[in-house]
Amino acid sequence: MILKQSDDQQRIKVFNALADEKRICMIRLLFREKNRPMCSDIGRSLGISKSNGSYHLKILSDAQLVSIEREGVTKYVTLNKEMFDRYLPGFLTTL
Amino acid sequence: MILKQSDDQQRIKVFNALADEKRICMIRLLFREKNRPMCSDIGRSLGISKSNGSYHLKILSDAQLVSIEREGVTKYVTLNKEMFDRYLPGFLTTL
DNA sequence: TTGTTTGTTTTATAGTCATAAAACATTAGA
DNA sequence: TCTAATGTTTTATGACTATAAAACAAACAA
Repeated sequence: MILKQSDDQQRIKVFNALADEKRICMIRLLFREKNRPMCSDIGRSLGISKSNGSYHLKILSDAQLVSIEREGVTKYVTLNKEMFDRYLPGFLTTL
Repeated sequence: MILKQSDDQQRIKVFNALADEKRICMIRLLFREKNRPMCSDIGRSLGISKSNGSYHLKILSDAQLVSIEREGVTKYVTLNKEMFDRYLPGFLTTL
């Protein structure tokens, strides 16, 4: 699908979201994981604080690169592959 | 070609370079231009100052997204398509 | 009701980013 | 030598980013 300049704002959000080592690691982890991890799992895997993990996941969520499902107090995270296919085709396989 | 975590620093440079409206416009202009423009042409097309144009082109150059050839006092800019193919396959066609 | 787990928000801090304005530097023509 | 064109660097400024630490909040088990 061809994007236009009207998508530039979303495109910038996507690039901003991925212009950080921690968030790239989060995406890589989500890509390699078979089952969907919890928010705390992701932060723990990266060795960062809960509040820091929450901060970075919020940025990825705002950029629509991940989807989050809540079950009680727990939130499960999955990659939003359609967004990657649309804005960064082929990118995930380079991780 | 599959990239590894060792390429993460370069990957972050690439994403940082593209996480800005002005630099995305520069890349779009370079992609659509048949002949290679001068530094000043690019800045003028975007309506930004010479020093600002120099600043943004430096970031794109540092990220190896553009190649710059100097002829006397004039510098000509071209896209480094190999870098786009490696780090952002398919991205240029979405512009 | 209390305690635990999961997750978010707030505040403070240090560092980075994008721009303007001014100055600097190279090249080349007159 | 002087002027003009092209491009870079420096300084200052306001806005933004990433983190730590502390506090807050919802859900749920005991």
